[in-house]
Amino acid sequence: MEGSAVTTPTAKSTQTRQLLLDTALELFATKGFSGTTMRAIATETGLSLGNAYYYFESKDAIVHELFRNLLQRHRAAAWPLLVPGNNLETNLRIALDQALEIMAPFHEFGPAFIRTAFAGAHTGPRDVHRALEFGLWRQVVAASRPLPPLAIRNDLPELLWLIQRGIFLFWAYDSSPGAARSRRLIKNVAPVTARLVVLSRMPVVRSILDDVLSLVRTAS
Amino acid sequence: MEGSAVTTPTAKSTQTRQLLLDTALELFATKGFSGTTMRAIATETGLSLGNAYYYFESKDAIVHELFRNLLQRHRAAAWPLLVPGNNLETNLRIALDQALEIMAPFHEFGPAFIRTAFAGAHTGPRDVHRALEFGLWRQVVAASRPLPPLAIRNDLPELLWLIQRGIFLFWAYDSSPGAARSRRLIKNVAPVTARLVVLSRMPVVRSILDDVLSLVRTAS
DNA sequence: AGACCTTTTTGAACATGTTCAAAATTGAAT
DNA sequence: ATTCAATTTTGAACATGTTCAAAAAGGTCT
Repeated sequence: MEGSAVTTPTAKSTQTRQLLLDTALELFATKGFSGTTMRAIATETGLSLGNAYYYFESKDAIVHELFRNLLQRHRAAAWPLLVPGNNLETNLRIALDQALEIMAPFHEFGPAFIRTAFAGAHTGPRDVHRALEFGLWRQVVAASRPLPPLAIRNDLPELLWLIQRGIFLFWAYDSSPGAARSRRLIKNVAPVTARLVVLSRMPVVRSILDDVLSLVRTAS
Repeated sequence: MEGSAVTTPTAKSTQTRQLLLDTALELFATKGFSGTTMRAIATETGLSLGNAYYYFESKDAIVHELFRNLLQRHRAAAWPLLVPGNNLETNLRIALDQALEIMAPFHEFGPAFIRTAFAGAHTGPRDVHRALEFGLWRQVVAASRPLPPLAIRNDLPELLWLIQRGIFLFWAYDSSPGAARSRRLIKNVAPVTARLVVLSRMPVVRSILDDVLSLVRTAS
């Protein structure tokens, strides 16, 4: 078994798995989610249907990989655009817009992504996953001038991550043409967030943010 | 056609539809989501499979009805418990706890509920749907003493509704035994929210809440 | 009653995700 | 080289959501 943790670490079947994955992502990109059948993936790779299931326990599992792939692409696309000197609003806007840009061709996958992103069962070391998701938001903060108030600087990435989750959820079920509503939401979220960050210098606001963050951590 | 708006309003097929729905909900409650097959629903009702599809365009459509049913049950269960004189925290806690109580047997439906609750395509008049979802939260506010600050009294129901959506989403993907994590979250959310409401008297806090609310309305 | 249209019902098919026992292959140990 | 166990691959089946053309039932008008 491939998925089990105790059997074999890996053989040269890693290649087969990768091949399968590549054609799957290719098909997903060209034919969409429902347009891509497990049979098509297997056939296109030159394998039998059952064999595909030897490497991936379900179609959703492949979608999960696509999702992780997109997360990485998002990170790679947004990072270089976060030039230091931008204010937080600008950088936040850039990061969020890039997410939409990367995800756009896969809007049909929205609900499946939600399933895969929200369902527990984190594969692999939790820290790696965390770092992959948080890193970009840390960079958004770090590249912004003026730097956010000390009071919130450390927690801000987590807050931004939370905000982007909300937007992502909204996008996933946004049926407006071209995800126009999601784009509008982002346009409004960025300045509001920036303002909130400024206000975080005030003890009341800071205490509220503390409450919210500890709630989020309850749910981590 | 039944679903189309222009053909016939209704015939005495309403009865068949209701019969179908009743056995469906019954089966859902006893056999769960994946354990209930469209064939079973049809057979149990004494109809053919194809006929079930004459009345419901998909299995999800039936789940949608179950969801609306549960919303009503929640409302009916929570409303009488909201005795005036409770403070907001208590009433909020009651309403949220009841939601979990009602939904608990259908935890397996979580993702399907999300699909149905978040996907657009609101059937029927939008206001009715709105009222059904907002009413309870209006009552939570109205039954609480002291009454929340005027500054927020009108908007609070919408805020509470938003909070419960968040919790609901969390619950839907909460795989902890007995949804313990969701319960803990609720236990913490109630006091935090109450505190936030008190603080809403301060202009800074109020302005932040305004921002958040207008964001939500962007996304309505 | 007969003709005609609409609504309802059926039965059979289809598509696709998923499972599984058995065959083929591989790789090491003797 | 032979044997043996683990890994990989196959092919065929299954389950279930969904579709659809055609039959049956109802209702209305003449």
